[in-house]
Amino acid sequence: MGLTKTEIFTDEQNRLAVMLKALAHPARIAILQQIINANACICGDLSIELGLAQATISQHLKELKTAGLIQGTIEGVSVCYCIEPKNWEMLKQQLNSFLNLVDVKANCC
Amino acid sequence: MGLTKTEIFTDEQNRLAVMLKALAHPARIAILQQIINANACICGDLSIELGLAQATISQHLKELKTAGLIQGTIEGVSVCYCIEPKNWEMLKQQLNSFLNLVDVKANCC
DNA sequence: ACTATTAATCGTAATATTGCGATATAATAA
DNA sequence: TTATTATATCGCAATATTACGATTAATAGT
Repeated sequence: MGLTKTEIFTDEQNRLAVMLKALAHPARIAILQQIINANACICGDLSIELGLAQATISQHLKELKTAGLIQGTIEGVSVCYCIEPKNWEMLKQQLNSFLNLVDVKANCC
Repeated sequence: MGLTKTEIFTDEQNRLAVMLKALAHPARIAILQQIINANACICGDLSIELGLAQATISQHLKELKTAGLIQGTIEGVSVCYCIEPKNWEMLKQQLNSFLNLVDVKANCC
């Protein structure tokens, strides 16, 4: 096979998985941290600062954008990327309610 | 290529990415939810409840275990899986401090 | 010892991801 | 118009992931 059976899971499970997948790469975590610190939100700058080829960074940015975690604004020749606040907040909430399901003291085994 | 360049990222970025990768699949999210609700922490039960083959569930459980998110205790013929509280708490903290970096009102573009 | 029962592992096919060089596209500047 | 600059996309090779049937291993019950 090699294809996730999304149809047997709930929309919420699938949505959360998509967001987490976008986060689940050190390069994309690093990109987001850079964007948040606002030292660099331009593809070329990120490429230099992280030490990955421009094409690679562009691809990671696309994935983050597709997942809805960032948005891009055209600024002349370059594009300024920043966090998409609504979805970021949504992810935060969904993740929190998921992670807080665990009752640390009551473990089954 | 096809190989993540882990050496150019920090240990923290890599560790977080590994944990998130383990979470980033609807089947594994579903498995964790089932384990947390304690209706089923046995591989066979999960297989029936989720509608995935036993081999598939076992593989997902292994990934969750390797990432440190769950632990397994042998109980006769079967194995009882439950959340690994320490790492779960660690993930919660690391994710929180990462997600809270964003200042919603101050966006760069 | 024999037989269920349960889980792990092996092997395999289909597909996805990662990274990069090369090229294409789009917008400003001269 | 022609360069220049910045980003996106294409095409590729190497590797990883996903799912499952079949097999193996380990324990429990008879």
